[in-house]
Amino acid sequence: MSDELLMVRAAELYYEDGKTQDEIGALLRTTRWKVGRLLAKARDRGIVRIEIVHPRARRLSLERLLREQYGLADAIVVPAADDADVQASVSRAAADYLAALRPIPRVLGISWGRTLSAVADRLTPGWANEVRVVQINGGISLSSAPGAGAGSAASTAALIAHKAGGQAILLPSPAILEHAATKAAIESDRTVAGVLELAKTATAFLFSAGVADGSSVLVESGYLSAADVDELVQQGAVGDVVGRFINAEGEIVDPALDARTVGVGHDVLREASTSVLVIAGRSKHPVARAVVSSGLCSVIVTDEETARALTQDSAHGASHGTEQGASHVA
Amino acid sequence: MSDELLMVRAAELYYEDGKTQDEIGALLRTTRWKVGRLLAKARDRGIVRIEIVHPRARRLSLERLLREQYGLADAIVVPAADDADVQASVSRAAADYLAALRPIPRVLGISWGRTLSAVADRLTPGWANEVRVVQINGGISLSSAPGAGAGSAASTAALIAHKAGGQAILLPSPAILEHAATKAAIESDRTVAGVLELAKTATAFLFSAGVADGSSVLVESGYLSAADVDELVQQGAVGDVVGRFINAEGEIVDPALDARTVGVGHDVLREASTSVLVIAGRSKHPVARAVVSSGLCSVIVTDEETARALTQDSAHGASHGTEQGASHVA
DNA sequence: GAAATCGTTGCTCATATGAGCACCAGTGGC
DNA sequence: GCCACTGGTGCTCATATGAGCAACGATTTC
Repeated sequence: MSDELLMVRAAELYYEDGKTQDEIGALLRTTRWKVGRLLAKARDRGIVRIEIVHPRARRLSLERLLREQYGLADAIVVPAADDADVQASVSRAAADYLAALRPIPRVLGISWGRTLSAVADRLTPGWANEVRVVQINGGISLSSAPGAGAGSAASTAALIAHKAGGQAILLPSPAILEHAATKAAIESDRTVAGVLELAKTATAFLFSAGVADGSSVLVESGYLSAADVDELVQQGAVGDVVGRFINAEGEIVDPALDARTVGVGHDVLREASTSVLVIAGRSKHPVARAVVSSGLCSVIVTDEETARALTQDSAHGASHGTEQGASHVA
Repeated sequence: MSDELLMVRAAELYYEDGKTQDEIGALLRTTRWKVGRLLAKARDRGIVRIEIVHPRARRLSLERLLREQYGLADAIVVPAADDADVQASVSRAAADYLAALRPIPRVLGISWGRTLSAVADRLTPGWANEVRVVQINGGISLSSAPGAGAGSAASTAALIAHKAGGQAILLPSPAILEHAATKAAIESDRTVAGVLELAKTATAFLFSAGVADGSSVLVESGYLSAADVDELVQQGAVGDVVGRFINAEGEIVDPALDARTVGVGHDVLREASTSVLVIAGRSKHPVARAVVSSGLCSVIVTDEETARALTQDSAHGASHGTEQGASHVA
């Protein structure tokens, strides 16, 4: 009997029939040690597949790979849902993660957008006490577009703060201004400067990233035109983080535009000990890769498919050891 | 945390992360015993799914159920293949089973048809020594239809015998005759009678079953017209075994037709200690059920889907104990 | 209110299992 | 031919795990 077939028989008898390795050894005319090794080989060759089917399950092996490949402090990967509620699972996972985050942040910096709004919705009331939730990029002054509804910048921060019995500190400024001078002026204003100062002292950041295309909230909110975004893409933009557009290397694409953007800079996120990226969906794979490989986040919360894309693609700066993440079954 | 979620967490840490139950207990603030119970529950609730993916894998748990529900001596169930090669897997399994059959039959009775031909093809040369392979139902005289090719009745028996270095004994008679009198006459012929006598002494039988519709080999070979089959269906026929049509209860549908059919009767199969039914495909579920629940076979070789259909449907004579077939993982 | 019953919990103990190690057989270089 | 070497094999031993059991608490039943 071929070696592979032997593995199959052993696996059947062990996992399906509940026989002990010793019994299988007798049945297959070998020793129990050989059976043990056969089973081990069957497992990592993928002949035996062990899967945990549950919407709230996680993919610990992928998480480990992500941490190792990108030097992240933590990674949360939820299974790819059959339908399109990846967004829902991921934002719930992010809410769970935030609630379980220790030490509980006293000041939490957040961005805004569809994803953050979804996270806020799923947060358990009472997830923390006395947390000050600070907006880290502008976006409240322009009236929200019809589609945005209640999920706009201000209400996201307010909701998160409310559920923690804390206080929301909004950034009273547009996301992007028309002139760099105006931006400088508004940032020097006491109110805005104060908020930004506070934001920089945040003990944790929670943000998502946008795709550089017409679907961006920045376009939807009217800060940018579709043409603007097209040009950014020409320059290599893959998406935006807190309103600032980056290329695949995580670098600011258009310094001039960046100089008109209000909010904490990427350096703050890079230096923070806890900056959590929440990101889901196939369209966001390129941005996710840019963020994660340029060290913009220290924690990622994402879906299985994105995680696989990030780990399988070798086009990232493979500086960290890529140790075998062999899964093990007792 | 809900109980189910606790199971999920424990399963993740155990199966994905390779942690010990003790460690998980510490992590989840419980005892290792509770973790063990959580894992057990997760397994039989199907949250943890352990699957063996291999074309030659078997479904031991289903086999056990089949044996118990129908009082079979043995059952072989191969996984449902993604594509349409269920036929191929099942016939290979049947060939394997035949080769592994102990005691090695000295006289093997076989039927003929597409399935048996496929089994013969997959049999390993040298699977046995000195086996006499006897045809148990007629079918060599009419020239085979264009489609049947080399897989006709005679060549199947010859091939099986050849691969065992044995001898094929063909039944020199049509499958179905036009008049009962002719049938009686031919059966009393010394040659035919001798073969039938030998067939009755077979130590093992290997056969398949046909569906009662136009696709039947009996129609294809010209023994019956489509209209004949329609009428049989009217009378409750679900399919044929060795050329004899049965209803869902396994009873002969049309005694007059049966009296014109040459070959060993169903009583011989029922009384044989080893009569192996090889059957695959959704269209054959009804016949399979009829054969299996009426005791026409003592061993079944089939695909997962058919096995599930047989076990799940409660319309069979549930005389045998249906003990829990709980699968177990150490 | 008392009793009975059921499911849960933490335990003891026997056992199944994996890690680590010495050893052997085949294999290829010299 | 000789010798290092690799890959597999059977072993010992520490450990992880499940079966079984007694105690407990909750819920139902009278």
